[in-house]
Amino acid sequence: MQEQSLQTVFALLTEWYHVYKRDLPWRRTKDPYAIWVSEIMLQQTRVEAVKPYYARFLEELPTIRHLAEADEEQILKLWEGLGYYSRVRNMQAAAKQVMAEYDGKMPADHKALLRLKGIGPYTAGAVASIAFSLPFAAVDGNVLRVMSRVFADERDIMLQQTKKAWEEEINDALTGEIAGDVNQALMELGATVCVPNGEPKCENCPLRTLCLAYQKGNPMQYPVKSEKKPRTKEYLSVCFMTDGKRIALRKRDSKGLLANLWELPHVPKEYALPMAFADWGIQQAEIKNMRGQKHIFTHIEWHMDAYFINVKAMADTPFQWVTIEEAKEKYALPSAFKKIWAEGLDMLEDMEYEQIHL
DNA sequence: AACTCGGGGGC
DNA sequence: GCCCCAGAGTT
Repeated sequence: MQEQSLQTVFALLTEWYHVYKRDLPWRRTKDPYAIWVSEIMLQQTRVEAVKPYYARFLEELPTIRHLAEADEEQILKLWEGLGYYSRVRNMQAAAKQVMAEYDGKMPADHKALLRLKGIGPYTAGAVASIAFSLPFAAVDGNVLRVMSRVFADERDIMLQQTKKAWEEEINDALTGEIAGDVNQALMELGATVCVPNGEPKCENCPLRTLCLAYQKGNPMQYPVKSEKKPRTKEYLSVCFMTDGKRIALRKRDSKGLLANLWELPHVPKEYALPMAFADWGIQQAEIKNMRGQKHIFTHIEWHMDAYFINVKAMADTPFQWVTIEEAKEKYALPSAFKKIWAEGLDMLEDMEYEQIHL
């Protein structure tokens, strides 16, 4: 791409952006911390999903110091349901870094930002350009899609060399003051006009006249992406286990999927339930069937059988027995278990009702 | 370079 | 179903 045409793209884009940009919460602040929080939340996550989390998070942890000093249980609870939980654990690690190395203030320095946990090329560019008006690219999926279409570029955007090439290209063309708006304009266009699924709205696009994919009449052919591998299936027997008042939760391992979150006890489906009970110290229990559930992760599918377990007698168990109120306040439960959780609460309520009217 | 790591909305 | 989303860390 010639330098010249990229400058033209930026000019058309920022002009359009000033008129059509959405009023988003994180566009109302200049606080680098708030902008940082928004960028972490927005990684691989849609704007509408982020909004309620963003407001609640900043309300409870309004400064970098609050984040650095918070309990991990609290930050995971604030992230509950948003996914990619290592984002918030890395952000807290970075907040501690900022407290120790930068006196609690986000460094206005691209290289320093890149050294913080959880801040990669995209987020470093976004914070540097939006919060500090520094001339750095912020290349995300939107930018890659827009660029691929405008220049009818056939390179596979799944390859990191393609992303890196665009970063360098855009970096070279950016100047200080406008970088934040250019980056946001590229993303805004990608999110609202040059959309990822379905027909792009080329009739509303400020780049229509110079877009090569539009000229060729095949914008949907871009960007070129290599295929991803299929998901593996896992089959589980999940237990909503109660003693009548409290419910058994189990803390997940500190590494891997859903690290450090809480879960309903479960075993692989081929593992017999009485065997699991023996392992767990459950000596006497009443078992009712619940609805099975399926949950899809990026690379795994969980096919879950579910059981309501009314425990009558038990020894020591490896579980945390919590009340419903405690669970709601303090324990981050992944979305994978939410339907079984809700049905379990209903059955628990019915059970209490029957006891009273016996 | 390939894998891992969530969840949900749109079609 | 399948797409992919304001990506980063690990191997």
